Amino acid sequence: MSTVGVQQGSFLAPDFHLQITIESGQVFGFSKFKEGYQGSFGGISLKLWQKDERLFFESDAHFSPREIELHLKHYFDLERNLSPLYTLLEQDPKIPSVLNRIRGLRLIRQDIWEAMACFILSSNNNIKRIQQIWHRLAKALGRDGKHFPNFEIIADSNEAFLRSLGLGYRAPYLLKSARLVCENVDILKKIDRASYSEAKEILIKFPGVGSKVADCILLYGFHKMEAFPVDVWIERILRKLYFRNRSAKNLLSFAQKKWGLLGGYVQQYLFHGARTGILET
DNA sequence: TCCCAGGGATGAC
DNA sequence: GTCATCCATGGG
Repeated sequence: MSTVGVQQGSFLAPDFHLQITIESGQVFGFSKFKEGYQGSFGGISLKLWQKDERLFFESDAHFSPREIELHLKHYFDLERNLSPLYTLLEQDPKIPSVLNRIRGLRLIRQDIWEAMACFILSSNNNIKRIQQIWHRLAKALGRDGKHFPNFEIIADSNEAFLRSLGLGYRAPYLLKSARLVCENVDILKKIDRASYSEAKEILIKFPGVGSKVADCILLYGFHKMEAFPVDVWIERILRKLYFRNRSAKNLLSFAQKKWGLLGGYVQQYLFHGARTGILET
């Protein structure tokens, strides 16, 4: 069904916190709009806001409200029952109970290339600057100036131009990775089908993608739930909670053995808790 | 001014 | 295999 004009709608989204989910450092293209957010994914541009357990949307996309609702439920992983995660967090004596303040945080199924590009840009960078670069890239190269540019567009760009947008030393990494994807457009589907370990092996070969960035791409783009990105915040909070602040090697392996397929979610809760000060580090 | 940020590439050893 | 150093940029 194809419909034209502004589409509006709403639906119940229990155990979902829009603000925390968008501001938890996993996605960089949303901007605040009145009491909600403006963003884009899957080629759709839309506005989102939330009142109690109801999520509202407005979009000019050529989709019906029902289709947009299904897109949103998939994007925000709303079909998942979070009870096993909450039980796990509550029953771990090392995890402070204040972490239950961030109930409703969910992992997003981002556009895959966008996640890959953004986390190449994230290395030794901070979230506010990644957001600024996201919007500069969208304005300069993206469709309508408000969507993240696809890999073909970036591959046709050049290093000097990307540096002029503030990418710094990451400019050649993004450019080369975009060109590699262009030369092998099936590679992203291949990674999607592969196991976590096989997928990570492939991703690490891209310039600017190491172990941590690969885990971010696998978690936020490919939704592989055993991925566990270990950045400076996660290292600090894990060392404090489980290693008496002593140095600890191979925290990735530690986390994967401890939490398995819930690791991705545990990581997101610990990251947000640590970065916002809810968990003391 | 200095320090830090969702690290990776490189070279020394 | 591990480890130190360098890399651009802007906010605090």
